[in-house]
Amino acid sequence: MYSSHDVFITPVTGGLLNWLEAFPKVQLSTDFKVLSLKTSQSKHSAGLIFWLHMNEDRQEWLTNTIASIKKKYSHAKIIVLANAPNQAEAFYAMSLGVVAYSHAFSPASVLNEIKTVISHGGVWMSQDLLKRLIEVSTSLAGNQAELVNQHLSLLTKREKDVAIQAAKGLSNKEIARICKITERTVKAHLSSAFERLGAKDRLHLALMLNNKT
Amino acid sequence: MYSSHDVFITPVTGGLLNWLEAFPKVQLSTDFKVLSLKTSQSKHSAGLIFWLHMNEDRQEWLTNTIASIKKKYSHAKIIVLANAPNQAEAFYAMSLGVVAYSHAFSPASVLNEIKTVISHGGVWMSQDLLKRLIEVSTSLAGNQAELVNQHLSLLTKREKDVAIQAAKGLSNKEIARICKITERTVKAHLSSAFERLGAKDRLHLALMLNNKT
DNA sequence: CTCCACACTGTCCTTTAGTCCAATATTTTT
DNA sequence: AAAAATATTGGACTAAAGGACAGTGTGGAG
Repeated sequence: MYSSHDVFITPVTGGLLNWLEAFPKVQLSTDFKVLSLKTSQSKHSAGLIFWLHMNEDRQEWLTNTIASIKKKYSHAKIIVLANAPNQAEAFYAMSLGVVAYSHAFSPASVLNEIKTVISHGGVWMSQDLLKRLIEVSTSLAGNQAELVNQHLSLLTKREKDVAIQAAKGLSNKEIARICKITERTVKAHLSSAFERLGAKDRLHLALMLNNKT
Repeated sequence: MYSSHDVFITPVTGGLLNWLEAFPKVQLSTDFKVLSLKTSQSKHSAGLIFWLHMNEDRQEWLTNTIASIKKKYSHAKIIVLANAPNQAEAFYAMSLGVVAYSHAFSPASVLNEIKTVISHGGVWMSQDLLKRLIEVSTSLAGNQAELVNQHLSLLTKREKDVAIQAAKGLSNKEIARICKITERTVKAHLSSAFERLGAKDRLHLALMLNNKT
C-alpha cells in the first residue's frame, strides 16, 4: 500500500461523518496556517494529501491556502470538497493545481475512490466537468477552427491565400508582394472572397477568419 | 477486485512487451471490426477496457474505432496509447470520450496505475495536458479578456467607446451616429487610439480587441 | 489662476479600399 | 469539344480612412 497522510482542513469542528467513515484516523485542522506536521511527514510530501473543505464563498481563502500548501509541500496533492459544487469553482480550483474536486458530502466509498485515483497519479472530476472542460477547450480552439475552415473552404485556392493575409491585417500592397501578383489582382480576389463569404469588407472578413461573429 | 476485461487493439503483432508485463493474459486484436467478444463480456461493458494503440498518423482510424466501440459497448472505457504523444492528439482523444491518454511505451507499472485510476472512475492524463486544458478553458475566455481590458485601459472613455465600435467592424459614419458625434471626431478618437495602442489601423485594433495577436 | 488632458469639430490632402466594366490565359467540368 | 470556373491584369471612379494643421470648450491638478 501507499503510505499517505491525509489532512482535512475545514471550519467544521470534528469534520463530517462521511470523512470519518472513510478515514477514521484522519487529521483535522481549521486552517493550514495553524497546522503543524511532523518532520517525517513533511519529508514525504509526495504522500501528503490535503482535503480542503469549501463551505462558503471563500474563494480567497482557497487561493491562499493552496498557495501556502504548494509553497511548503510542493508535491502534496490537494483535493477540494465543496458544500455547493459548481463548475466555475471547479475550473478555478483545477487551474490552481487541485487534482480532485467533489461534493463535500460524497459517500465514504467515493472519497476512497478519489484517494485511490489521485494516489495513482490520476485526476478526479465529474464526467460533466470533464466534458465541459473538453468542450470549452475544443470549441474555443477547435470547433471555431472548424468554422473558419468551413469559411475558407468556400474560397478558391488563391482567394484563400489572399484572404488569410488580409485577415492578418496586411494591406493590398503587402499581400501583392507576398503572393507575387499585382495589387489589382489582390483586389479582385478579395472582392470575390467578400462576396462568397458575405463579408462587407476586409475587417468583417478578418473577424470571420479570426472567429468572433 | 473489479472484474474487468482488457482488450488491446494494435497493428503490432503480439503487442508490446510492457503491455504483456502489465497484463499477461490480455486479449490482442488488430482491429475492432474483426474483434469478437463473448456475450458474457459484452453484457458487462462497464468492465470493458479498450486500449487503442496509435502508432502512426491514423486519426481517422482512431475516430472510427472509438465511435464503433461506443456504439457497441456504451459503458466501456477507452484508453489511448500513443507512440508519439502530443497535446493536440490528446485533446482530440479526450474530446471523443477517452478516459486516459498516455505513451505507448509507458512502463507496466504506469499502465497498471492508469487502469486503477480509470477503474475507479478517474481520468488519467499528464499534468501538462491537464494544465493546458485548464489554461485553454480559462485563458481563452478569461485571461485574454484581461489582455483586452489592459488594452482598453490605455484609452480614454470616449476613445474606448469609439474603438469598441470600430473593432466590431462599424464604419466611422456608423460610429458617429451611435456615439452622437461627428465623423471627424470619430477619426480624432480613433487616431488617438491607434497611437496609444500601437495599432497601425482599425483592422489591427480590431485584432487586438478581439484577442488574437 | 494656469497648465494639461480630454472631448469635440473643421478643412485640406493623400493613400487605401472596393466596385464596375473589360479582357486574356489556364484549368476544370460537363 | 464546349461551357464554366479560376487566375490574372488594366483603367476609371467612388468612397472611406487616416494624417496634418488648427481651433474651441471644459474640468481637474498643482
